[in-house]
Formats: sequence, structure tokens, C-alpha cells
Amino acid sequence: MKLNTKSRYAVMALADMSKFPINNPVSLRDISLRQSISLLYLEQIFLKLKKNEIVKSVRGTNGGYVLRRDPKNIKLSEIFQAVDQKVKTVGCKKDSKKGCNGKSVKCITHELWDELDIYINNFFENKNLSDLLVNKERNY
Amino acid sequence: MKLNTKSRYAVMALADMSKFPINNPVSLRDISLRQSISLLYLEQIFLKLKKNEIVKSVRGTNGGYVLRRDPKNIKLSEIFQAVDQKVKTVGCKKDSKKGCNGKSVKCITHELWDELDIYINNFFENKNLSDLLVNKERNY
DNA sequence: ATATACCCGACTAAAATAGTCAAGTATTAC
DNA sequence: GTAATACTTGACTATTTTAGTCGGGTATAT
Ligand code: FES
Ligand code: FES
Repeated sequence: MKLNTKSRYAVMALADMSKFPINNPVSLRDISLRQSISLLYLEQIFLKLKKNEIVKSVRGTNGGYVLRRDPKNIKLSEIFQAVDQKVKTVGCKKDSKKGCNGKSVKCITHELWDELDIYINNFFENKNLSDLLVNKERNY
Repeated sequence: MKLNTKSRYAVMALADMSKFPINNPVSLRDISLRQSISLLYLEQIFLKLKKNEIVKSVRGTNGGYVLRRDPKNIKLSEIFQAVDQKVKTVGCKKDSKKGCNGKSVKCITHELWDELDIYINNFFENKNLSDLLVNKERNY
């Protein structure tokens, strides 16, 4: 079970942004420098965050991205969904009657993995961006 | 976050075994057929389970593998560890002072991912093989 | 003897990941 | 009005990981 960089960077970048005044556009270049994340990779990530209405963009000089909501109201689960990073613990298709390995019934471990799936998603449901900021120094 | 087949099959195979009398060797061929898992892949997995003292082997005709302990005393976390499948949520090296991206301090999201790591491992710590068997039909 | 079933290291095809690249467009500052 | 900044978009690619396979064993029961 590994967390990929796309999700990790998305949260990291948004956490970086949320340390600034809410209507102040933050440029990807700055985030890239502060957090040591590739600028081109960030661009890719932010297009998805924009499409999913987590941020909005301001073009041109002194432009950048702006959070669309208060950090308190941005759940990690939304961020993950925005960058298409799903939790996948079962081996079968979730909505299908079929099991993994092409069988017509769910396997003996299916329920366990399903439970794990819910358990992990629960973590992301119950965390928001502002949870990342409490008791933290501004170390950028 | 995806669960790989190695862990999934390891648990599945052991759950299969634990439905049989404790000292009755179960052959990988049978597990392979019942659970539709490649026999050669299972062999690879069971060598590790054996090295980690979760099962022991009985060679020769009518041989197979036998659980070394009661299913109640085999935690999922042990199984995962045996097949080298770790949870990895942080981007940095856990024991190092350094952060991800080669910085000398931990990043702004480090604590979050560390918390997630503990949270997920907790699930595996609190589940054992026998938990998979309650209220289940023998559908093999 | 022979069949069964574990043992072990090395190998490989395919998929996923972690980015990069090229060629834009919109906005602001001067 | 032109230069500079910064977002936009789709395609492309190297690397790594995954999910196995393969070949050639050894031990044991019948
Ligand atoms: S994981 Fe769903 S059927 Fe096996
Ligand atoms: S995840 Fe540990 S420093 Fe970033």
C-alpha cells in the first residue's frame, strides 16, 4: 500500500497555499520553489484541482491560483478524488456481482478488503486542509 | 493507494487453509484450484510465509503446508510483513531527519502521512485470520 | 521407482508512476 | 504595444513496480 506523489503533492501544494491570505493568488512557481516540487508536474495537478473546483486560476502577471473555499471546508477526500487517486483494496470490480479471479461469487477475503477500503476512506473524509496547519510553524 | 496481489493472495490462501483441521497439510495445488491463484505464484508467496514462521511445510506425497499457530493468533500485520509488503505513505525515509525532496526538515504534510501510516497499520494489527471466518459459508 | 509436492533463484512482460515537452493563451506592467 | 508572467492542454517517455513465469532442483510416501 503506497501513497503516490500526485496525491501527496496535491495536498502539500494546497497546504502551502492555505497559509496565505485567501484571495491572494499564489503562483505555482512559488509553490514549486518552496516545496521543491517540479513546476511542470504541479501544473498538471492544478489543472485537475481547477476542474474539480477546489481552486480557481488568475492568469497573467501576479496571477496564480486561489482556493475556492476556506481550508476548513476542503476535505482530503475531495482532493484525492480531484486528482483521480482512488483507494483500491479489493481485487474485483466493486459494483459487479463477480469476484476477483473471474469467479461468479465474491471471494473469501472480499469483505475484509471492503472494510479496509471504507476504513481508509474514512480517514480522508475526516481530515481537511486546516487540520494541517494547527500548531505548525511557518517553515517556508 | 492500492493493495497488491501478493498481500491479497497471501491472506486469501491462509484463510483457505484455516478452514481445514489444523494439522492437515493443505497442498498449494488445491489452494490454487479453489481460489484461482497461480500455483507458481503461490509457491513464491509460501516460501516467505514459511521463512517467517507462519506456516510449516510437509514434503512429499500428501504433503502441503500447515499453519504454525491457531488462526486466532495470526495477525494480518504479520502476514503483510512476511511477504515484504509495507504501508508507505510518507515520501521521506522514516528514520531519517531529512524530509522528502531532499530537504533537511520534514515537509508540511509529513505528520499527516505519518498519522495515516499508523492508522492503516492499526487495521492490520487488529485483524487476525479467524476474523475472516466468522459467519461465512464454506464456499469452495 | 515413481509420483507428488515443496524449494529457490533468476527472469520477464505489462502496467503504473512520475514526471517532461511543445506549443499555446490570457493578463498585467511599463 | 510589447514584454514578461503565469496559466492551459494534450501528448509523450523513462523508470520503477507488479504480477507473475521458468527451469531445474530436493524430500517423502506409496
Ligand atoms: S476481492 Fe472482491 S471478490 Fe475477491
Ligand atoms: S513526507 Fe516526510 S518529509 Fe515529506
